[in-house]
This record gives sequence, structure tokens and C-alpha cells, in this order.
Amino acid sequence: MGRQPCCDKVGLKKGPWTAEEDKKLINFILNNGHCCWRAVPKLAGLLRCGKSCRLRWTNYLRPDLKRGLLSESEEKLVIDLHAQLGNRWSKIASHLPGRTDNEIKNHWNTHIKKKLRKMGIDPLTHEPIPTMEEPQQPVEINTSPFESIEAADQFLNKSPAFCTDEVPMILPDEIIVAYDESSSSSSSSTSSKPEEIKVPCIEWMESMYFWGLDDLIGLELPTEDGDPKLASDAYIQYQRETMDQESWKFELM
DNA sequence: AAGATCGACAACCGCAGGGAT
DNA sequence: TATCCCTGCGGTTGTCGATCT
Repeated sequence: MGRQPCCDKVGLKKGPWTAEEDKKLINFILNNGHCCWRAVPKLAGLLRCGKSCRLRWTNYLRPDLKRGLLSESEEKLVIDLHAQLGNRWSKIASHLPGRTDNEIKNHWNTHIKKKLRKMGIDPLTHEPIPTMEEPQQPVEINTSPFESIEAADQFLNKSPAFCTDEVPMILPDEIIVAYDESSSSSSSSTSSKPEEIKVPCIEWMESMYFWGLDDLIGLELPTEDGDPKLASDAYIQYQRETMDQESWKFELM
């Protein structure tokens, strides 16, 4: 019998996602949600498998994602949680709002592991690494500043270095990106930034600042030319702007 | 300047869990 | 209970930019 493959692999695209694919996926999910990931690529007009779409969405396109390097407090929390939970990245990620398991896993493998080893701590066991010269001594090195996950959570929520307020919400005025009205009627084919997407200026209600994804789905926004645009279009622009700009990384540092 | 190497992160793969029938 | 299907998870690989030689 055997399992059915997650998708018909023939003719499906693999590798890095293009801006166009991102746009299609975001547009589809914002307008329809994702009833069933397997059906998403077909309905969204993507040559990807559902799994790939889900991963792209959850790890990169989701609106509630926090971007940039993990803060000191977040890193400490990850170490603490790892000591208690092991490689259960999704569980660890659930304690860090706006962070994905993949992101934490990558950060662990590339940064934290090295850091701990440098400190003489085994990243697997969180115990001091025994050296050949020095016979192992029961030195108590507490890699975790927290006594429990609850305590860590409490710290995280109270820490001035990190709070959920830092999660970059889709602020209305952030979605409104450079919109060159003068070029809207004239051709911009000679522009050095051919990928630049023109989105309409939108007036956002203050209460919308706290709207979730579900609230945005299917929402039509008025534009200056009277042509209603979906909120998803504005959202797509926001995401791509955010992704294309590296500056935010440095702002966080 | 060009090739080699390294590091960071995005994406893929295979498996397991759980709900539906 | 058995089977199917979908989703989530964790390990691994691939890609690309930065740095080194």
C-alpha cells in the first residue's frame, strides 16, 4: 500500500521562491485562507506542492512573524527551553512569539551551539565538556537563568529587551510604500527597480492595527483611482518590502 | 581578480501523529 | 480495527553571499 506522496512531483517547482510565487500564495491565503494545503497550490496557480506552500507561509510569509536576529533574552530562553525540552523546536518556538521552529533550529545550529561550546558547555547535554587535561569535576554551570519554563516565560514577558510589542505588526502606514504618483501614468520601464510594485495609498482605521489575518481576508480597500484593491495586495507589498530590505536587521541590533 | 572555503538561512524530505471514514 | 489523508515536526540538504587565500 504505502503512503501517497504529498504531491505529484512531476512538473513541480523546487528551490527558492520567487516574488511572483510569494505574491500568488499570499494573495490566495489572504483571500481564501488555507482550507487544505494540498489544494492550495492548485487553487493559487502555483507549481509547488502543498507542503512547500505551507512551509513558505509558516516560516516566511506569515504576518505575525518577527524578523531579525534573536535577542539576548530570546537566546537565553531558547537555551533554557532546550535544556528542558531537547530538540523539540516547535515546542520551543511556541514560547517565543513571532519565531518559527525552523528559525530557532537554524539559530541553534549556527550560533548557540558554537557559543555554548566556546563556553565549555556541551550543547547536547548542557553539561560542562570534560577535557583531557583536567579530570572532570562536578562543576555546576547553570546555562539556564530560569528554573522553569513558566519562569522563563514570565521573564520573557517582563523583559524590557524583549516583549511581544516588538513583534512588527503590519502597521497601516508601513504598508503604504513609496508610491510615485508622477510615474503612475508614465512608463517606468527604464526604472532601475523593475520589481517595484505600485500599491495604492490606503487610509487605515486605527482599529485595524489589531486586526488579524482573518479580518483581512477578502477585505477590499478603496484607492485613489476608485478601483478597489484587496488588502492582501497591500500586505504583499509590505511583506516584500520587508523582505527586500536588510536594514531592519541592523535596526534591531 | 578569481577561485576556494565558510557561514547563515531557506527549503526539502521522510516519518509520525491524529482525525475521518 | 484498519486504512487513508492531512498536517506538523525534526533532520538534512541546497543555495547564496561573505570572507579568505
